[in-house]
Order: sequence, then C-alpha cells, then structure tokens
Amino acid sequence: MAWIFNRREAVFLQIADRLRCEILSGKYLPDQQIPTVRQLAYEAAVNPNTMQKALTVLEEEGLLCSRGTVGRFVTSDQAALDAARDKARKRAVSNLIYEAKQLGLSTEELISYIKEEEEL
Amino acid sequence: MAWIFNRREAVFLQIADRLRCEILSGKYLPDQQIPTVRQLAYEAAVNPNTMQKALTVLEEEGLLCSRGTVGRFVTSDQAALDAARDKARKRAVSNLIYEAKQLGLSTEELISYIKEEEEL
DNA sequence: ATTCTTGTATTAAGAGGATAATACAAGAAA
DNA sequence: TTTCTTGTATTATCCTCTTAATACAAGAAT
Repeated sequence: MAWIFNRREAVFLQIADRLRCEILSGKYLPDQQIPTVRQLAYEAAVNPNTMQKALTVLEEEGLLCSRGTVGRFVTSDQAALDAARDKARKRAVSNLIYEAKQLGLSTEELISYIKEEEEL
Repeated sequence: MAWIFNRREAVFLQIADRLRCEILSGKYLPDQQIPTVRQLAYEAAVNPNTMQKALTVLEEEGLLCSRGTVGRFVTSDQAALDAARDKARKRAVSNLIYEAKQLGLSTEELISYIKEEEEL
C-alpha cells in the first residue's frame, strides 16, 4: 500500500522521518540490509529519485550506509542508533511542549489530555 | 524582531499557525482589529503577498474577517473560537501521541519525558 | 565471460512557493 | 473634494521539489 504523505512538507523529508522511525524502533536491525532504492520507491509510490534523496538524508545522519553495489544497510554502530533514538524522542517531546505552550496549555493540562486520548 | 520559520513547511502556513495560536490564546480578543497586512508583513519580515496568503487561510477558517477598507478583525463568534481552540489542542495532542508511538514510546514514558522537560 | 542488480548521476519538464514591484477600488481622514 | 490607508489583484522572476527517462560503474550471479 502506498505510503501516506501530507502536502505541507517535502515528501523526501517525510520519507526520511518514516524510515528513521522504522530503523530506530527496530524494524530493521543494526547491520541489516534494507530494501533497494527501487523497491522502496515502489512501495512508497514515489519516484526513485525522491526515495534516494530520502536515503541520502539518513546516510548523512549516519543511520544508513551503502556497500557499493551490494545494497544499503543499517549502521552497525549501536551507540549511534541509541543517540539518534534519544535525540528523536527529546525532539518530539520538546516540540509538543512548545506547541502546547503556544496554545496556552499547562504541562498538567497537557498530561491530562494525553491520558484522555489514551482511553480511546 | 523577525519571526522565525523553518524550511520544511511553506512560510505562509507557518504564519497562519502562529497567528491562529495568537488569536486562540487571546492575544487578540474577539472583534478586535489586528495589524494591517503591511504591518504584519514588516514584523514577520516576509513579503506582503505571503502575509496576505496566510491571512486568507485564517479567513477561510472563520477566525478572521475583513471589513472592507477599515481593516481586518478577529471574528466575534465566540463559539467558533472555542471550537477552533479545542480542535487545535486535540490535534496537537494526537500528533504527539502518534509520533511517540512511532518511536516506540508508551504513554507512561511520554508523560515522564514531559515531566522531565518541565523541570528544565 | 556475460548478464543482472545495485547504487548513483544527469537532464528536462512542470508545479508550488516566495519575493518584488506595482496597480486599483473604496472607505477614512483631512 | 482631495489625500491617505485599507484590502486585494496582477505579473514576472527565482528557487525547490517531484516526476520522468535515462545512463553508467561495479560487484553478484549465472
């Protein structure tokens, strides 16, 4: 099934976000090969160029590395993966707190909203 | 001071978000006049066209309305404002929870992260 | 050795967003 | 009435993103 993208952000960045999440959440293990550019592009239903651009982002972040013509792999650097996971979490939380403040929500209100949402 | 924008999303959408927050958080009261297009564009340090595009978004949402050549005003429809506030809050919370799940964070972990962040 | 598959690079075309520079209608202010 | 200020519209230019269509080098598979 084609991946879903919003029209606010560049697709290649949304793809990078999604793949980063998948890597950090363990869908792909350290040193594991990921699907080819063409395969991923087909799955996401985007142009191969767009997929490659997204993969380049993750490569520059040190999460993926290309092994010549063999294929592309998740880094084997466990520490780098842990650091990236921590960074992503902190960023997500900071971002929500920022948005909540913009809306005039206190931390307590925010937590109660989250608990409410949880029950659905 | 010039407003700060990221390069991921269209500037006019970021402006709309910011102004929406300001309206919903009470910076501008119902029926109150907001600064002119040109003034806001100057403050944000963007092209007047870009500012107008953002204002049009909020107009279509029913939060702002233009009174001919007099200027632009926050809606006097208190119910509409309340509804928009509620919608914005729910959306922000849902969004964080979604992101948290993507990262493999449980609701409990998320709340503890928020409390941590609060203490900074 | 030959073919396949891999990542990678290039070029062109089109869409959307941002800036710039105006222009205009209409109510407010003088 | 005249001038100012308001929102609004128009046109052109530039940049980024996306798609499309290839092309190529190099290791893998045969």
